[in-house]
Amino acid sequence: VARPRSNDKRQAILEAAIGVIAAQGLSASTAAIAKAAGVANGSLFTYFETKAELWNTLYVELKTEMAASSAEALTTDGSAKDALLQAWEGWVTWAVEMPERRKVLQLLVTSDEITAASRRAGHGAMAPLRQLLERCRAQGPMREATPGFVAALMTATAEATIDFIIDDPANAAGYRRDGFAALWRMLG
Amino acid sequence: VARPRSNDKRQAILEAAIGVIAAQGLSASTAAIAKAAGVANGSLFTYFETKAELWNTLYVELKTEMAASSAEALTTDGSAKDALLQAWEGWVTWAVEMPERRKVLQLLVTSDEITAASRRAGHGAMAPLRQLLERCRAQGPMREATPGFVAALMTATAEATIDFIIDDPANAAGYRRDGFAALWRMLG
Amino acid sequence: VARPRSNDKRQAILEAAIGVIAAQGLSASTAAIAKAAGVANGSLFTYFETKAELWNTLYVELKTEMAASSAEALTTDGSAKDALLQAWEGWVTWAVEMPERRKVLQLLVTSDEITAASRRAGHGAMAPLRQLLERCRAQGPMREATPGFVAALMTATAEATIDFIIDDPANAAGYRRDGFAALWRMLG
Amino acid sequence: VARPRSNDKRQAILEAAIGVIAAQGLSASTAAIAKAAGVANGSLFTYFETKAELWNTLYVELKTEMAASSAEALTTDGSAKDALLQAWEGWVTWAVEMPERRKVLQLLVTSDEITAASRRAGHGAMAPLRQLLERCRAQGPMREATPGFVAALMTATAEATIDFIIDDPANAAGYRRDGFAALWRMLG
DNA sequence: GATGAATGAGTATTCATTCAT
DNA sequence: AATGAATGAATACTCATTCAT
Repeated sequence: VARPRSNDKRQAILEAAIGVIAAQGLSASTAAIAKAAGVANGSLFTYFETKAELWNTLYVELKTEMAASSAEALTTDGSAKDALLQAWEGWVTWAVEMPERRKVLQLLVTSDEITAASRRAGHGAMAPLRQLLERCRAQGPMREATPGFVAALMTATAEATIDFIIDDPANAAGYRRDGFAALWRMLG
Repeated sequence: VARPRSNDKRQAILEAAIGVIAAQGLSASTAAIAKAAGVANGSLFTYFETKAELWNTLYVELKTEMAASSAEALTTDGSAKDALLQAWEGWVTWAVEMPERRKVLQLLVTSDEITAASRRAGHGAMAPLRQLLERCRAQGPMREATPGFVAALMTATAEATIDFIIDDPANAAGYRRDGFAALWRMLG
Repeated sequence: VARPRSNDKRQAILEAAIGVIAAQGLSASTAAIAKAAGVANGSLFTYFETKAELWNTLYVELKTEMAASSAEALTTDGSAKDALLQAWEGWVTWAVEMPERRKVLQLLVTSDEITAASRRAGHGAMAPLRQLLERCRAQGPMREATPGFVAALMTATAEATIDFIIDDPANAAGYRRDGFAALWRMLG
Repeated sequence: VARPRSNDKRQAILEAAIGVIAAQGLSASTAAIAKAAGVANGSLFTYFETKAELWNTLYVELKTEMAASSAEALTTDGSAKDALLQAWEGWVTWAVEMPERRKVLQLLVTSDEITAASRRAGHGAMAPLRQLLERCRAQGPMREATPGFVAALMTATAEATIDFIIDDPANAAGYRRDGFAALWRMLG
């Protein structure tokens, strides 16, 4: 097993990809990413067989990270609303503190290269958040709507809020509060 | 590189671009678009100096079209809620009936090639809808939030709803209704 | 039809390919060929869609040329033996005077890239020579063998003879004479 | 880069190379060969310093094997013609029973990578067969031709015959017989 | 104005070979 | 000695854009 594959190098490539994609979009070249990661051109392909595989790995990793950030403080046994607020805060905080990661994730979501399997994996990572959301939905005005649709509305609301916070950080607190209030009115 | 004569050809190129981008994504080549439009390779550049200019023109045109579809029946003097519902119906109907155009618009929104000027023009086309939205917002629970943010929340809600209708047309009526109800709870 | 495809350029590419393949073998790169032809890298692909297409075109062209060189003086109404001798002389002369072309043809014959259709076309070009050979075979000791097999034996004899002439030109006349004599003993 | 220990591994690599080259041609990669041999990528280079050295070793080995197969039964003290027939049978049998080995040898013969030294070694392996051929030539119609040229004609005849047997095995016996008869007419 | 040939920089991936483990 | 990760040069083909006809 001489000279095992280096997890550090693998991570370096993923991090480099985030930086390069954030700067250049999904048309970023593998050469640029390898250079940014400090590895040789061809080494990238020891860690990811194709560019598409790198894209998919990145997608799942970022989506999982995002999901985790909103699920972190979720063990509370307070009210559903309190729990949802905490999730909201975690999500928004992650996006605002890691704008590159969030931007890349947004780009990848729209890419044709992301496979159904990767999307399923990303979906899976969001399960805890979806369960919490269920508690909120089931007794509120959206009790007739499907859980998936309600989740999509939450995501849409969160992303729109995050966009405003990033574009206009001076009013971050307001957007954060108003966005959550709007979400809660939707489903609570 | 004199001024183009034929508006027909210009339109043919734009329509062809919609078809090709819908099928291949933003990596569609100018050659493929020219071929689909039935014009020569180089002729495309008589009408659009660069690929980016074609992208921007398309963005503004589609955004304007979308805005128009929701503003069409807006002259009603009924209640704000009724007017908003009509706008909602127009918007959703356009997206569902022209899924290629809507898909291309979604792709272009995320593209780095779209300039600030184009985004401003697109924004301008949405003015009538935003005015209507203002009537709704000003007296409701979001009266403290900025109009732009509320508009973004409406857009996010509409787009999420449209996604579900397109993916699951059997339940289109439910999503349409529930989506609007959620929107109205947000701001009404 | 502005600026029609130039036959000169096409031929320049084919000639360049001959030179480069003769020097470097079938691993010659399209870039090297384009450079030798004095055209841009990408222009090669205006004339030949793929490298394989260039290879096939070259194969058919060289094979046809070789066949023509042996069929040239074939209209004689002398004996079959005389006619065959003339064909032999034409063939050997072509190969010896155009050693690069002959070498490239030899390389291409063994290539996996040459399609069945190209081989058929090459075969077709040899038809006149095969007809002449038939006259010789039908009444000689090989009258029971298939025409194709006899043709292959002739080709094998000719190519072996040519190899020796090229390697040892001082004794060219001897190889030429002895080779033909051997061939005639085989089938006459 | 010390001396290799295991002759087994060396042979495994050579055998694997035959299989892979037969399937993929001379563009077969060292990685593919190593994998087929069940050794690591880099280990191949312990046994063969370069790819070219592997090619050359293979060439000499296969040529020697082929020569041996035709020389096997050569101790007969029958007539020259009988001895030549036996050699012919041995040669053809080897080629027909080991089509991969023969194909690879044919490919290697045309390769630029094979050095003059290797060709000389291959030539040396054919010495017994050439000696036998001498006995046939010296008293026949080719007594004026050089031994080397006559040997080349024999090789050409044999290879053409083998091609037909492999392509059309149903008539193998006919080709075998007619091919030898033609050869014998040439020189006997 | 229209055409499509010409251009050459750019891209993902492969591969022989080296070298750290 | 064996392994397989690391390297970076090499390659066929694409594409936005220009320009001769």
